[in-house]
Amino acid sequence: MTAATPKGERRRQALVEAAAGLLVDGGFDAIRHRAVAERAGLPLASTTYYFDSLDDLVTAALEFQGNAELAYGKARLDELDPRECGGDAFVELVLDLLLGPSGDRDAEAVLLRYERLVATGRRPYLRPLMRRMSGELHSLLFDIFARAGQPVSRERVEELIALVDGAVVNALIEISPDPRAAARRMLGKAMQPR
Amino acid sequence: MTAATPKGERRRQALVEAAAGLLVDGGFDAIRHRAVAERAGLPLASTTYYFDSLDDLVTAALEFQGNAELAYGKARLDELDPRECGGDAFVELVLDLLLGPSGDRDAEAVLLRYERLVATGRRPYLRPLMRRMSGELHSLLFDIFARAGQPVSRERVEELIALVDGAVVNALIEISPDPRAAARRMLGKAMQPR
DNA sequence: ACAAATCTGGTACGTTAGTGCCAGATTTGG
DNA sequence: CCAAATCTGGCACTAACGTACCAGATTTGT
Repeated sequence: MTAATPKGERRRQALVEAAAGLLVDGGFDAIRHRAVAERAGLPLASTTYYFDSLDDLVTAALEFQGNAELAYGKARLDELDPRECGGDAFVELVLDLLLGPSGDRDAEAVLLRYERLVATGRRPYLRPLMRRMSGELHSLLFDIFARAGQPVSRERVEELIALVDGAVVNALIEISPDPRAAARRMLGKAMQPR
Repeated sequence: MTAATPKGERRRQALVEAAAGLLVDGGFDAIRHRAVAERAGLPLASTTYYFDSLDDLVTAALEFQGNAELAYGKARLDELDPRECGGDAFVELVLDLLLGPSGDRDAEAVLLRYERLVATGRRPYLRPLMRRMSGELHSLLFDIFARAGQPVSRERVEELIALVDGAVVNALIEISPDPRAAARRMLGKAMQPR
């Protein structure tokens, strides 16, 4: 169901943002009617009034979060200074786009990105959305490589992304996972001039 | 709790195998007391009698399944004929070890392997077990490359595994996911003589 | 053979979940 | 300004879950 009144639209949006927050904090499974309502400060029934099902709510939350991340990526592209694209800084930029900006608790944030990827396998209704966002991310990276004076083919972009993703999922089983460090190592090696 | 009588041990084992079957068919979340008991043809309470908690049962199921897969890998190594390790056949062998033997419904089986990887992030108690199995798999691949007359460094093994894993997780968001094909493409390219 | 240990299986409790219901309040459009 | 559309929010239903309980059956060790 979609809102028809301004206030309704605001409430609906509040629910989406609350759901996106839960997604970031606790993963897909944390998005539940009661949790979303409580976080948004709204009654339980508002979640079923504005969303036909929980899947709808999950979809809206993922779209909201995905768009926010893509906007972040575009901002990084716009402010990119081709002169300061030294090896390490550039690797870090690519990691920021693929894993999110570095933070002190980024293992958690990175885990979430990959839960999303894998969860798509069990939630086919998310595939079209994930497809679109993944495509935009690929294009963004393609543009960034070009802008940084290191143009690569779209195929190569896919390879590098796969390398990072694989490094991350393998790092998740470490006792003290540091997926970003693992990805940094592999990406740095793969991008070295040969 | 561990069984102390032969019959008890048999029942316990039946529960583990039932749980492993559920793991294969429906993922971690499919392992539930009632489902396991029903699949094993045993009463609900037997699951709490032989396993202190559901986590214990999940751990046992993962270990059972992991050992079965490692045994399969070792068998493939033992029967490996160095003379018939042409490019395509060898790539397929590596895929068999990393993704499981090829089947008509292997997108499902592959998905499960990667759910395991990612789920470890939210289930720290599985990490030691996953660590051990991952290590054995790496060693197995290392041996297989050597046996096939294409020795590589352990570091290179990690790279190739990451490449396959990354290709897989990215393939999962396709409309009709074929993770094996995606992995085959990337691995084939990475292993081409340069 | 018999006491102790182990196992059995039906039952029930407490939570949490998704979702449906509906009388009343609010907002909208003409 | 008022009828119609929209929204509100408290409540309750059903289902599924992990887990605990316990009287009785079975198996074990001596």
